[in-house]
Amino acid sequence: MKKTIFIYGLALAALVFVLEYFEYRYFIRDLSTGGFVFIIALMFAGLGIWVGRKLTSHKQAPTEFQQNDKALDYLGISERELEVLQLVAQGLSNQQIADTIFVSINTVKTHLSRLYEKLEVSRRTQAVEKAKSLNLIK
Amino acid sequence: MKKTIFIYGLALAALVFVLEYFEYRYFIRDLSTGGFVFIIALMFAGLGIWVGRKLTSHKQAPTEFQQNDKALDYLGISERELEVLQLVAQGLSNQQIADTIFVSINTVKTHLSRLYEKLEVSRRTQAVEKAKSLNLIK
DNA sequence: GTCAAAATCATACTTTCGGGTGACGGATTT
DNA sequence: AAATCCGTCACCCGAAAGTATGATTTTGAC
Repeated sequence: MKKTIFIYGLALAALVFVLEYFEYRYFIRDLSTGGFVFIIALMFAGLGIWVGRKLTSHKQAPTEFQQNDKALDYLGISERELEVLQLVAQGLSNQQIADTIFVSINTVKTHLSRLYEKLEVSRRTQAVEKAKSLNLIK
Repeated sequence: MKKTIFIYGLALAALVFVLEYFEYRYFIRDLSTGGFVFIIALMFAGLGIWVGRKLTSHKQAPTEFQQNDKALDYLGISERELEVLQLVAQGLSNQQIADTIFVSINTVKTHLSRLYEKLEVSRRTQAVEKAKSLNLIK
């Protein structure tokens, strides 16, 4: 980024310099002032486009995950349910999830049942699928 | 895209026109020709940058999915197995998969068992998780 | 045409999941 | 105080998923 700006500055300075130099040597003789201005405008417009591309092309963010809180709220999914959902998405079994969050496997099942209702699915794979598409989980 | 180019062309033409107009009225009196050229250059450079951003900002590729054939090959996953895996990833049950690809549910189970071995997992959710991380499926 | 891999199907058995119901305590809202 | 929501847990039942083993057919490569 800084490098690009630096290069751009250099290029701009150099171009101005070159243009000023040629101005009094050749162009003034052969072209009208309007034509001269037009050429300069074109060159700098081109330069600007090039710089614009440089500035934006590398700017593509790694698409930071952003949780969809609105959807979460709209669906009425609680903290604990979301937690279980994330563990399901990691491929854990109900028993493993129970061990992870220190509750009984029955509790995990209850959370999941409610999740399935809220997400309108009937199996864990579908829940994960849907949750990801809604950006509920990453 | 076409619209942007059109707008750019209009803006450029307008700017040139305006500049030419003012050239003979004010600037020539107050500024040296070099200064005049510099201002024009700056304006068009800015315009160029703006256009450059417009041209590229909407160009962010949707990150086309590219299947990891090497991994697929390395793991020895067959066509049919991959097909089943994709359906699993969509949240289908074994029976639904069987109906989709017109085989018995037993066949689906067999394919899945082999997949689990090859992916070194023991449940479908883990298989999907791993397959996605390996870019085996989208 | 032989051979191996892939695909198919079956049967039997175990484990995991999901659905339904009910219950209890704590926190918040009404 | 009553109603609600959340988190917790239990029990039961049936469906789905996973494991194991064995067998037949297709297919592709050599």
